[in-house]
Amino acid sequence: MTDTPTLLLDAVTRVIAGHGPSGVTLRRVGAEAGLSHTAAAHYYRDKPGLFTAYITRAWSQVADGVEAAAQIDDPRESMLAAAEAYAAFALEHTEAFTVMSRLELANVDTPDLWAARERGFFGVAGILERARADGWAADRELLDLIATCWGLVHGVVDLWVGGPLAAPFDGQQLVPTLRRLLDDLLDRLA
Amino acid sequence: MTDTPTLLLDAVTRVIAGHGPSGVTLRRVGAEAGLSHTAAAHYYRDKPGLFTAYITRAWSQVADGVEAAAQIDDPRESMLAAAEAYAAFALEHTEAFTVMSRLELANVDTPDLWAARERGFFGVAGILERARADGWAADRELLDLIATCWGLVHGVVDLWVGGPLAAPFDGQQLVPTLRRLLDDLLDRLA
DNA sequence: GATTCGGTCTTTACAAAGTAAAGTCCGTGG
DNA sequence: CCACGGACTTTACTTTGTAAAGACCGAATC
Repeated sequence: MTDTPTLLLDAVTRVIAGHGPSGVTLRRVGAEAGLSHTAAAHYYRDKPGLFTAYITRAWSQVADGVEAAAQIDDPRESMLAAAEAYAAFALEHTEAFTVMSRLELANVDTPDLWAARERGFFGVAGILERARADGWAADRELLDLIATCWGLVHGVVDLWVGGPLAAPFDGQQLVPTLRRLLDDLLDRLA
Repeated sequence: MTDTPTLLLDAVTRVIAGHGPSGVTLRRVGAEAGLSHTAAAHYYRDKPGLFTAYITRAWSQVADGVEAAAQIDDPRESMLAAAEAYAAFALEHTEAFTVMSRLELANVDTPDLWAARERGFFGVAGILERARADGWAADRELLDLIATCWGLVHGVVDLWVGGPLAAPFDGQQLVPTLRRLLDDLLDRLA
């Protein structure tokens, strides 16, 4: 038996899937969870508070994936695994992915949200820093490296999920394609 | 003297700047334009209709920039110019940039919106296709090339404007940095 | 065992906002 | 002079977010 707050966040997922992000209503979320329309407000204060919690959970899941990837010894495989985790999350939790970067829906000054986002970011930064320490692309600025690698990953995934790249490819191909592109990029950056 | 529909779209820009995208209200937009709260509905049917027009105009401006860049003969400079136009738009019209990818705010099935987005996309695709025809990176799949180049550009800009990269750099450095990164990428793709 | 207390969730109430419908004003063509 | 149509407003209704108070219930306390 899951607790009510989690139940409400899951209800948000289903509402987004059914009615889109702008179709999220405290009343709908309450009904979807089998509760009253003020239940979500009780736990999360208000609608932005609900979104904040939802987005924080999403980032947290992404950060978990990235940090797991950061455990891999070989920096190159580590980076590829992080990218794969990012893409997999976007495909598996499309509703969450389309909302988690929309910070205007949330209370930006929430420490938990910041922490979750930074955990994801520093995970990637750490992988690349370690790679540089290993001598790979050592002549490059760390921030340039981050921007190039993570920019490519985020950009491709974002264009794929709801962007103009959604048409030419289908979902199943995102992960292998991204791996191929990033692999190639890393080859050339070394 | 600009016409009323344009006046209303400009009002949207100011409202977003002042109250964020979720602060956009037909009533506020009307007041901002010195009109009643139903004026926007009169021209654009409803709120999604208003957003559709706003987002379409934004894409249209981006597409103009990309198509202008596509005029440049040298494919490499052409691509760099397109990226620069994209980044410049994001910096100059941040309100628009933060909203134009949020298609859930709009009526997705509007032909004008599709056309504007495709114009931007095909602009980039055309540049890279021409580059390949010139023998540059000719052994590569066109879609891979698009995904890599445009993924990098979109990813870096998106992470910069409101993303985790906003902190380490400031706005003024986005265009030169992006140019440097893309320039380097193009070097290595050739 | 009765009582208080804190937490969970609902009921009620109200203001803000989206939208439909009808109405007003006004320039243009016949 | 008058019908017509477009531009915009007024009015009215519904949905939604949010505040406030209350009902229910299990655990701690006397």
